[in-house]
Amino acid sequence: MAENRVDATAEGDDPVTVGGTAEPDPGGEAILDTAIWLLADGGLSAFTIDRLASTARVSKTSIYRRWPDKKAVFRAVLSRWGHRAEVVDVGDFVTELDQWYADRRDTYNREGFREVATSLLELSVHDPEIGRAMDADRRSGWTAMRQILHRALDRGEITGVDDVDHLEQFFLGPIYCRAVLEGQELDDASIAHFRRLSLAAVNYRKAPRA
Amino acid sequence: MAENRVDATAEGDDPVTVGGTAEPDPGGEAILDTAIWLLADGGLSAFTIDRLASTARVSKTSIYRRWPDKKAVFRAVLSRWGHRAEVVDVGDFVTELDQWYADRRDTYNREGFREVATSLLELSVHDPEIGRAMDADRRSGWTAMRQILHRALDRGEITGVDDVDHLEQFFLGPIYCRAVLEGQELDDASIAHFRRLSLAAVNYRKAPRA
DNA sequence: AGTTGACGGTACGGAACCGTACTGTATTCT
DNA sequence: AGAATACAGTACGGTTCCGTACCGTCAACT
Repeated sequence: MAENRVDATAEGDDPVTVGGTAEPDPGGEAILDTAIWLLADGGLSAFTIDRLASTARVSKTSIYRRWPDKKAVFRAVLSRWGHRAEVVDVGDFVTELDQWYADRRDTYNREGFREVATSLLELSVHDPEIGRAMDADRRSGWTAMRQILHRALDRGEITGVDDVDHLEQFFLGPIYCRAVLEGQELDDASIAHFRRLSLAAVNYRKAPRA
Repeated sequence: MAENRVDATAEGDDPVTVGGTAEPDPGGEAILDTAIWLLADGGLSAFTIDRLASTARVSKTSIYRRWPDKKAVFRAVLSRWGHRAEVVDVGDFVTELDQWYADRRDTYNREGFREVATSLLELSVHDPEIGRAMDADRRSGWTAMRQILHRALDRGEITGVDDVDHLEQFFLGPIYCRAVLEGQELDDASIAHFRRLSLAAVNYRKAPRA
């Protein structure tokens, strides 16, 4: 996956020497993509700076030039890997929910997602700094569902429980539990199961005016 | 937590020399408890055999006598840490569900649970052997909910979805997501939220004959 | 042309870690 | 009493890893 990205920008968009010098990468995104790949295949115990350098075909100097130490690399990996789903306001809870489900399905089915997710979670739980980075990322990214729920509550489409925290966990939990914790596939049939259950729980009623 | 266990059996139940020699521990349970504690505070990156030995006040010899290498220690930790909830058949789904909720609440609120859970999950995802050990443990332990669901389906108490896999994930997901993934507290109010939502989803009806 | 800056490659010091070997001691079994 | 076992303590070899330093090169900029 990392290589894809590198190769994608490697050819034909820059008047650069053909003989090996890399395309510009000021922020080190290619390195981070390689780091994500490395984390996906091997986990924390196999993740070393030396290996990252050689896998990314980069010298360790280039890594330590951008990030002061290993933990900083992890933080950068976390913020690059974080995915922010954007669900536009279409005026109807179920439509937005389905968009969110589709996004989650695609995300969780990405190759190596489970591996990277568990490694980064382990890091963030045990390291306060990385934990804060994780929180910030969650707040800015995973909150698509939170916005959907806020809108649905405002429209009066769902009733019974109005605590957004619990509602978010109620919708996210089952699919996360299946895909990440248990490592089972999350296909449309699974989504349909959880969708039916969750919608029944939440007393969905079409918005009065929409 | 580990010390508690050690201290609990340390005094007064064995005619043993008072001056330092340890109480019998043929299976190494005290070592494993220390390992769990070590994992809870520091995570994978801080877990070393040397530290385990010195923290457990045991020589490395005693560790390598029981387990061939570090991975074996992890597997032993996993199977000791695994908690099997037992929920007896009382003839009513909601009663059994509440027992299960209480057990989950107590388990997830144990000090260090989140830390150990994420570390062991990371290990099991990236190491096939530990992954199998985790699966076996899950199958034998976490399946209390699965049995509850089977009984409820047999009794005809819940309808709508009959896939036990999805149902189990549907009930477990929210509380796991809240307690382990997000690290928020799982008190009775939270349980009540999830309980209300999940029961509404599943069309609960008291058993015809019970 | 000369300077600057980013890079790759390599080597290094220092530390940590794993797994093993050895020694001496205390306890238990025969 | 004597043998066997389990243990603590220590030391060791070999490896790995982190973070830094140095050097030569190549491209870009002035």
